[in-house]
Amino acid sequence: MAAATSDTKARLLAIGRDLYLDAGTEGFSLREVARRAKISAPAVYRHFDGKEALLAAVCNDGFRVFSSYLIQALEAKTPAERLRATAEQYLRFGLENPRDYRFIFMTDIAGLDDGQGFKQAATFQFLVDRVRECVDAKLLMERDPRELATIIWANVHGLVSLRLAGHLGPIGDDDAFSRFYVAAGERVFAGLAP
Amino acid sequence: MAAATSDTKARLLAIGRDLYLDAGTEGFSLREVARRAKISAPAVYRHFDGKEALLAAVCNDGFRVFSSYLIQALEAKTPAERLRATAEQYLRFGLENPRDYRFIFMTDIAGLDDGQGFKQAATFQFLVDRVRECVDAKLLMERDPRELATIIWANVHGLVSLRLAGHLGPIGDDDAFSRFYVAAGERVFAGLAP
DNA sequence: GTCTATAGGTGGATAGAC
DNA sequence: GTCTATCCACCTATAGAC
Repeated sequence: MAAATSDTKARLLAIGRDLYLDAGTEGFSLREVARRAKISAPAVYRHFDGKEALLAAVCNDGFRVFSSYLIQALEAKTPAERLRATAEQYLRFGLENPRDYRFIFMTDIAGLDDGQGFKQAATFQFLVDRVRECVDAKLLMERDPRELATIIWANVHGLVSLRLAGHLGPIGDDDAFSRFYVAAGERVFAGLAP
Repeated sequence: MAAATSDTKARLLAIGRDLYLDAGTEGFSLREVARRAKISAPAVYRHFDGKEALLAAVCNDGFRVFSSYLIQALEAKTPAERLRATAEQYLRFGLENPRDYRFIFMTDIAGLDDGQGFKQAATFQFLVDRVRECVDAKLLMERDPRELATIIWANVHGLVSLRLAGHLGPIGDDDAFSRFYVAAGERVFAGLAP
């Protein structure tokens, strides 16, 4: 009972997350979080050191969710399928969590002192590992897997971020976009074949 | 003499642009523009309807500058060279005007009522035209030039935006990045060959 | 066209009572 | 842990004098 009674901290985190998803970095305010949580603004300071700390904590959630998408790609059976699944999970995350995506990949990471850099590196490493598997299986050209991974990442991120920024309007709905995304991935893959 | 005397409007625009480049959308304030211009805040209202109008005017400049980069790609002599030059100019613009780039391509366009959509479409059309030339010259596969252009755009935008967001740290300085950018472009081009 | 004065709003953060 | 009261900073925008 002791734990469940006063987990205001977790509640604030969830509410902060919603607010961040609603209003973005700009509209995020400690006072509004307090308002939605129906506590006073100063009370928040009992749980977080201030606005910055609260926002940083909220952002960690975004990375956690992203990782949960990626990790599912490991269920595929072959290197090629795992790479393909990774790309698909990346797309799914972007379409289903556009605001999180924006924050993680379309915001200048330098501003935050948090361990974001480390986490970003970890997710990139995941892609590098999938690429390396394919190189070892002679499915991709012999080249530094980090370079190949960067090219693939640029392609998938380019498509997703242009889509989210509204620059790919003519392509239509999410389904049409997904099909195009897969086709584009195959073209890039072809350009990187041995 | 009449025109040069009181072109405070143009001055405000230039100062607003600097502030926007310094502080981004978030830190942009009408008062700060007035302060830098050494006039009072209300005086700004003589020249612009308010903060929104001033910001919108400032943003138009970004598009104008971007166009001035692209247009230089037309000086190349062959379709292949023009396409390559377009990609290079795109990179140059991104590296030399990172904040403008962020605003134009990494911000959700839907928020602004301005004619941004039209201008964005025009710049995309420029790339489509360069791609079409290459398709006609049998340098790229027979396919809707808009689709090919989207894949190319995703690649160049993906690389530039990841770079600007600080996600490509290990690649090093601008020169190393530029070389990688060119190499990646060649790989994608290869994947789209006839 | 520019000013001062002012109204009315947002926000972050602290002090001290309970 | 939470509250109220408070301070201070910043902002947009308007009114009216010069």
